[in-house]
Amino acid sequence: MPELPEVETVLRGITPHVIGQEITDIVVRRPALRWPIPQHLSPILCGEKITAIVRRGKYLIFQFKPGSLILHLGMSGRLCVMPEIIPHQKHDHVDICLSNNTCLRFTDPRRFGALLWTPDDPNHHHLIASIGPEPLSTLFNTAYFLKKTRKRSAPIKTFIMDSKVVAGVGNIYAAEALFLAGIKPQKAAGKLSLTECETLVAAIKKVLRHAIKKGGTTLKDYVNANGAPGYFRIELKVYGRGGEPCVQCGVLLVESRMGQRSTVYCGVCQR
DNA sequence: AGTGCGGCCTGTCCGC
DNA sequence: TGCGGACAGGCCGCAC
Repeated sequence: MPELPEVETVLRGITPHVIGQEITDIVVRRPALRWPIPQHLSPILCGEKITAIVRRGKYLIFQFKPGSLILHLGMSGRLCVMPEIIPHQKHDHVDICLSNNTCLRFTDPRRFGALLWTPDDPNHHHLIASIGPEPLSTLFNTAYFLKKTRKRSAPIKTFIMDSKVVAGVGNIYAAEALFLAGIKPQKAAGKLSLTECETLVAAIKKVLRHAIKKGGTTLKDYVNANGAPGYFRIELKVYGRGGEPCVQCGVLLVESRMGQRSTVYCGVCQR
């Protein structure tokens, strides 16, 4: 599933191919995603150029003079630049057609994704406005995190997956960051010491940076004929490894559920 | 206000 | 082989 590093990789992959391109058509074949895709996009955007693409958390924001498209890949979404003559397949819901006869094709089998339009500053859109700081920005730091966690009883794993606290930390990287920081996922956020806050903030940044670096080296081809590239997988130390030995101490990793999410951790290395 | 859960989806895997 | 059911999960929006 696309996590923040994958979304960042998509952004970097497609940007050089679509910036400055003029929209020639927007084909919406299946509007029923998480929210209905607006049907009137083509008349608004035809002839307009994509001026910039930015990422906020796991949202990609395509900016035009009249407004912005806000895109979320959800669980199974993919975005790829390809020649528009390539026949579309079952889950290819949207084509954003460009003047060089390529298109940005949005594919999403599970349809948890979203494509929305706003004529206003996208940062004021309700989905974007409430998002916390970018994890890789200096706004996300020990002082901020310490303050945010105080008096909070929610488990730290749930807490760091809250997009209001920090943008775009999903289940996989939450588990990996907590392992790296040596903190048990169930620990109440408010019980973290200053040092633990510092360690966890650093760990979140580290796992995300590492994954983005991996994505940059493993996925270069965002322009191809057969559709989207597969999502990359960094070597995960805990996620998906329940019952297997801890890479640090050899004790079998514990798999439990927090909310509806599978949670894997080491009962020895994480306290 | 903070917390936790329901619901949206479909491909994949498992057991019968 | 075919089928049903469990599972995967981001994240909004609601209920307590």
